[in-house]
Amino acid sequence: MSKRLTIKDIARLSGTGKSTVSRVINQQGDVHPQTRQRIEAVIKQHQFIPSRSARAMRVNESRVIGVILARLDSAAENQAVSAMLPLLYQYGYDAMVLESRFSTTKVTEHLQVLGQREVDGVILFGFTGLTTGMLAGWENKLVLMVQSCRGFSSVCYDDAGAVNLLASHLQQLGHRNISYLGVNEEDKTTGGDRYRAYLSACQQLKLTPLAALGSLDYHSGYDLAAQVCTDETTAVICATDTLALGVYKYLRQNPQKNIQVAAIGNTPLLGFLFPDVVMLEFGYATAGKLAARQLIAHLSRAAPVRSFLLKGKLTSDF
Amino acid sequence: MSKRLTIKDIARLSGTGKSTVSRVINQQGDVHPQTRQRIEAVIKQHQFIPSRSARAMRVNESRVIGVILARLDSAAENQAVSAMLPLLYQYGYDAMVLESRFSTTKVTEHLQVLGQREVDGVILFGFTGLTTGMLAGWENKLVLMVQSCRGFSSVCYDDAGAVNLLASHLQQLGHRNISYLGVNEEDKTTGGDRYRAYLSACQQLKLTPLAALGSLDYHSGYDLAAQVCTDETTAVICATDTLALGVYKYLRQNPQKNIQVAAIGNTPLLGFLFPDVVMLEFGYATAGKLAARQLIAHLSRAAPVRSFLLKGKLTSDF
DNA sequence: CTGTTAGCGCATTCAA
DNA sequence: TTGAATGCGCTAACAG
Repeated sequence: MSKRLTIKDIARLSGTGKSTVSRVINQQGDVHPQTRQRIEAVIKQHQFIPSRSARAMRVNESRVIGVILARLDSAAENQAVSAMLPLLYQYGYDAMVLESRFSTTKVTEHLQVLGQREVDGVILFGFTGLTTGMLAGWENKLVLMVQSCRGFSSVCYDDAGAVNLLASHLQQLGHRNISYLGVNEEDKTTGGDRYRAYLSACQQLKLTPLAALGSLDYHSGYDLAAQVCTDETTAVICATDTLALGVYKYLRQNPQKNIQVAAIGNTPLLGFLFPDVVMLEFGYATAGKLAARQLIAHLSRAAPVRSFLLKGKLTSDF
Repeated sequence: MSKRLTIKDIARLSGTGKSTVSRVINQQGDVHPQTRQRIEAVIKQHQFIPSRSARAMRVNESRVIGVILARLDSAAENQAVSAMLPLLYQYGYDAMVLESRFSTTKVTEHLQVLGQREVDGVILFGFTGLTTGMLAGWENKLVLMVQSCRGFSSVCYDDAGAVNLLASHLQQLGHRNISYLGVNEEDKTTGGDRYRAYLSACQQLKLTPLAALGSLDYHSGYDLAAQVCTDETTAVICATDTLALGVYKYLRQNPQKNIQVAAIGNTPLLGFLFPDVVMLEFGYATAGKLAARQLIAHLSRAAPVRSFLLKGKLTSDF
């Protein structure tokens, strides 16, 4: 169990000085080709790996970016994360993943930990309750997802547009009694924004609204389904694919009701089990890549703060 | 944008020496209560946060543990991860998460990256194809999940026991024609082990086996369902909850068939949508915690290499 | 109990 | 083109 080698050892073994080795490793400055080769040979031979923490301390740059997601088991979020990881690796960053579970306290704690680790940047999946104050000090090295916030770059979803698109699509399909199953307005985006969009869509399309708001899980979808599946209802828009699953369960138990279900989200499972669903997805992978790209841009040269708004796309076959 | 403070600054500001500050921070050694208070006050006042990388370099311990999972979007895996993160935090570790996507090359790469980062330990979610060679050098600081391997601690699932339990349970329920829908034997545990367990269970219970093997996704479950849902079949065991979803889709399209579905897994969704399913779950959260605990034990004092075998538990209401 | 000192492994001047 | 010297922020001996 010998100690790990250091550039000093490499220098000794290749008969040069530490700084030359450092130059070779970081591919900078002019090094005589022959010297370089010699050093590279030694490095390869001993499988030398320079210490990150030493470098980090010296250069004040850890090449780590922190990712704070609300829930590891959210399909949307882990799709986004999966998409950005390779991009980060590619630029030499590694990701430190933390879970907030929608707790602002945890976000603050995690941000502190990340600060202590001197991470170069952070990608934070927002949720209602987060305030600007909690993000103080991270301007220009933090990209916010799902939420926007003054002074921070962000990647958001066009919630209103999505509901609109769904509503008018259903109308074109001939539906006139389109109800809505959503989430408490307490949740700003998924809850409030989408619900209001539904209401205004109804106004525009001259439909009488019928809505029920609950929580995010499918149990809520199931429980509230009856309220938005009346005898007149011909279609229901679900704020979330998860909610749609609840509705489908309800509809299976009430087979006499013939209702078109539409939902925002992209759980492939939903489309698999219930092929006649109308789904609208934002492309979480795209969102993840966008966020990563923007963060990297911020870190290399001070790129301007920007907000991206992802439009939804229908994935139905109609 | 002033520079970050260092313990030197804190020492100066509180009129003491660096080491005393260090002692206070690390709560070690004896420090005069008054001095301690003074220092703590200064620290709080300036929101001083000691640099991790400096400490890491000095102590040769990064307090980071790497987690290599196969897929971020696997319910089983991210449940396990979610469970171990808090435990790791609690012990002062942070997690660096990497995704292998079932590629052994990526595992090797990631392991190298983690080595460079001088992580203290690794939790690796195994898959078929991994060899001992790839793990060389990580003995005693790597816990393997799902797979076992000489010289490494591991947390595995009792695949054979699970299938057995399921089979005998179904038999007790009166089923005599129990078929099996599984995964290619190419996949050692989920594929081979479970399949063989089914075959031997049939032998023991004196049943005639009927099986079909495919891939892991629900499409495969759907495609193969017909083969294992004959007119005589009264129950089918699915190697995976995902496969069960495929079977249910098939059964919905063939309502005349009345077949009891049983599956290994714990996607709550399955039980929600199809309450009559018989599910057997291993407790992925438990597995995650177990792995984390074992790793931490290894890191603190050289705990012996151990293999944990998680028994499955029926979650049906029968 | 406390301050001083000496590195940890590396990148970066500065001379050579 | 190169090596020697310096210090990043911190902990651990050691000496007071």
